[in-house]
Amino acid sequence: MERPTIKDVARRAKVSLGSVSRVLNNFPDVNPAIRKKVGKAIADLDYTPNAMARSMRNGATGMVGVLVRNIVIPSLASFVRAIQDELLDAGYVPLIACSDNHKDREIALLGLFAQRRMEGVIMLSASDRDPDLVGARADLSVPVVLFDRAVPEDRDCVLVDHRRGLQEATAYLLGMGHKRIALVTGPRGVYPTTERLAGYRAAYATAGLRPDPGLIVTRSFEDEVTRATVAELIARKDRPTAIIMGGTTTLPGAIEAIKQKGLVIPKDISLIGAINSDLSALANPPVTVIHWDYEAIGRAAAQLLLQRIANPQRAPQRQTFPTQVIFRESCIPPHR
Amino acid sequence: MERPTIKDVARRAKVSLGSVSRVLNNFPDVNPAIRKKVGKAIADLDYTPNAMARSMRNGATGMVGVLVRNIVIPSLASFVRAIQDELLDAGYVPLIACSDNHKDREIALLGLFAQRRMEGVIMLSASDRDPDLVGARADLSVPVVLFDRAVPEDRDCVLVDHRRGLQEATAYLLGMGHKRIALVTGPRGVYPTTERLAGYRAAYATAGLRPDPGLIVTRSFEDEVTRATVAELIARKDRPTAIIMGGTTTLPGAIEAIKQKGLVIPKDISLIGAINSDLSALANPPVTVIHWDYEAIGRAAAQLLLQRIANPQRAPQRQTFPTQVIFRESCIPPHR
DNA sequence: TTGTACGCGTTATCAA
DNA sequence: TTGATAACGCGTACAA
Repeated sequence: MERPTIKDVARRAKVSLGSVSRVLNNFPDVNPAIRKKVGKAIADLDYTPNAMARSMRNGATGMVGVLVRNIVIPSLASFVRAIQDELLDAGYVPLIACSDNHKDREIALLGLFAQRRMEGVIMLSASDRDPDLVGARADLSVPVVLFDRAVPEDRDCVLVDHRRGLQEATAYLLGMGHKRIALVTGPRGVYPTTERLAGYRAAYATAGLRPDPGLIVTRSFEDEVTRATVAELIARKDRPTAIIMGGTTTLPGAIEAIKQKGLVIPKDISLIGAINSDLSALANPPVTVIHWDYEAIGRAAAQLLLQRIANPQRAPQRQTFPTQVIFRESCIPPHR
Repeated sequence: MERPTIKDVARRAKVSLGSVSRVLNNFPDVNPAIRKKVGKAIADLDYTPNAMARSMRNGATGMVGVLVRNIVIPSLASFVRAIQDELLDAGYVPLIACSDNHKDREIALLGLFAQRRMEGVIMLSASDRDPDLVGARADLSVPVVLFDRAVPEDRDCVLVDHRRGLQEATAYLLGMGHKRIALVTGPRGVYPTTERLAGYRAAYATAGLRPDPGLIVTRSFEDEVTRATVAELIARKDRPTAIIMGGTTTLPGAIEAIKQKGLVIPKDISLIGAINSDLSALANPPVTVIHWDYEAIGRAAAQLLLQRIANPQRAPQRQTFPTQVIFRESCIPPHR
C-alpha cells in the first residue's frame, strides 16, 4: 500500500538506481532502451518522485510561505491568488496561511515556515516594527517581501500609495465644500494608517484648512470597531458631513451604521470607501472608492521574491503602487 | 549561512546526536543537565528542526492538500479558512491551491499533491464523474474528502442540501403566485446543479404545475455566462416574473443585468440569490438568498479527513448540510 | 541513561 | 553510458 520508490522502479526495470534518476531528470546521455524500460516501470508502478527526499538531497524545498491577515477578505484573496499563479509558473509552491492580524499567530506561522524550510516569504505583517515580529522575520533567515509595511531596515517591499489616494479623495470632498471630513482607519504606527493620515492632512493643508482632530479615528481595521466608530461619529451633534473609510473591509459596516441611524447617503452624509467591490458598485447609491490593484501587487511581490531568491545579493527594492479614486454617486456638497 | 542541524547542536552541547533528538521530542528518561545544555545550544544556534527530514524519517508529511475552485470567492475562502484552522489545531498543515474549475489544472495540482506526499486531500472537484478526474483522485492513493460532489463509489464527502433550498425558495415564489420562475445554475451533471433542478421541479410538482423548460438554464457558474443568461431571460417578451440564481457568485451579475435593462426589483421582477453576503444584505432592496454555512462544512470536512487518516478502515461517511432561506425584500407577487 | 549506526528516498560523484 | 556509493537531517533500535 506504500508508494513505490525509485528503488522499486530500478528493480522492476532491471537497471540501477542512478539510471532511473537520470531518466527522471532527463539527462542527455542515457540509452534509449533503458529510458524506455524505466518509463514502462514508472508507468506500471504508478511511481511519483518524492519531493521531500528530493529537497533533502538538494537543499531546496521549492516552497514559499505566504502569510496574510485573512484569506476571506476578497482583496487579500486576490493578492494571494496572483502570488500563487506567479509562483507556480516559476516552479515554486506557495504555502498559504492566515494570521488574523494576531501577533502570536503570526509568530507561530513563521515558525512553521521555518520548520518547513520555506525558501522565502511574502507577508502582510501585523506590524512594521514590533520587535518580536521583526525578530521572528529575521529568524527565518530567508528572503522576506513585505506588503504594505515599510520597515526601517532595508528590505524588499511592495507598498500602496495610500497617501496619494487619501489626498485625492480628501481634496475632492474639500472641493465640494466639505469642511468636517471624518477619516476612519486602522491603528497608528502601521504604514497604511500613517500614509493615509499624511495624505488627509496634506489635502487640508493645501486647502488652507485644519481638520478637526476629533474626526480622525485610528483604532483598528476590525469590522466591529470601525462600524461602532461610524455609529459614534454620526451620532454626534456636530457630526461630519463626509466620511472616508480607510480600510479594505470597512465599507459594509459604515453603510449599515448610516442606514440604521436613518441617514441617507449622500443627502445627509457623503461617503468614500476603499477598494472597488460588488457592494460599492451596486449599492444604492453606488459608493465612491479609493482603489488599487491587488493582483498587480501580488504579481510584483512574487517576482521580487523570486529575483531575491535567485540573487540574494541584489539591492533591496521598494515598489509603490498607485491608487485611483473611482468616482460614483455617494458624494455631494454638504447642506447649506 | 546555512541552517544548523541537529549535529551542530550536539557538537555545541557536547552530547550525542541521540540525546539532542530525545530532548527535542521530550523523552522522559533524559538527564536534566543534558536537557539544559541542549536547550542552551538550541537557543544559541537558533536551531529549528527540519520538517522535511523528519517526515522522511517517519514516513508522514503532516500535510493535507486543499483544492478549491478559486480562493477569491468569499464563501470558498471561508470554507478553506475553517479547514485551515481545524487542520492546524490537529497538527496538520494545509497546502491550499486553486483549480479555477479547470480540469487540467486540477489534475496538475493533484499531481503536485502526490509529489509532496499529502496525507489526505479535501477538494471541490470540477466534476463528480469525469474519468480523468476520478483517475487522478485515485492515483493519489490517500484519503480524499469531496465537497459538494456526490461520487458513485463510496467516498467521504460533505454535501449541501441544495435540493431542499431550491424547493423551499421555489415554493415560496409559487406561493406568491409566480408561475414563470427562472432557474439559472451551473453545468449539468455536477451535484449542485442536479440537486437544484430536483428541488425546483419538486416544488412545481407539489404545486401541481409544470415549469417552462426554457426558464431552466444550466450552462456554467462563470460570472460572464450567468450575467449574459439573465440579460437574455429578461429581454424575452414572455420574461420570467422571478429568477433564482443557483450559484454562489452570480448575484452581482444578475443585479447588474436587471439594473441595466432598467427593471426594478421586486416591482418588475423578483430575485433570489445564493449565499448571504454584504451585497445581498445591503443592496436596495435587500435580496432574499438561500444560505448555507461554509465554515461548518469546512470544519466537518477537515474532521472527516482527520478521522479517515487516523483510521483508513472506517466506513465512508456522507454528511449533508442544511440550507436556509433568508427572506428579504426582493420578492413580491407578480403583476396582476 | 547515553552514544553509535542504520535507513528513509533522492541526487551527485566517481569508477568502471 | 552505466552502476555503486556517499550524503542530505533526522529518529530509533541497539549496544554500552
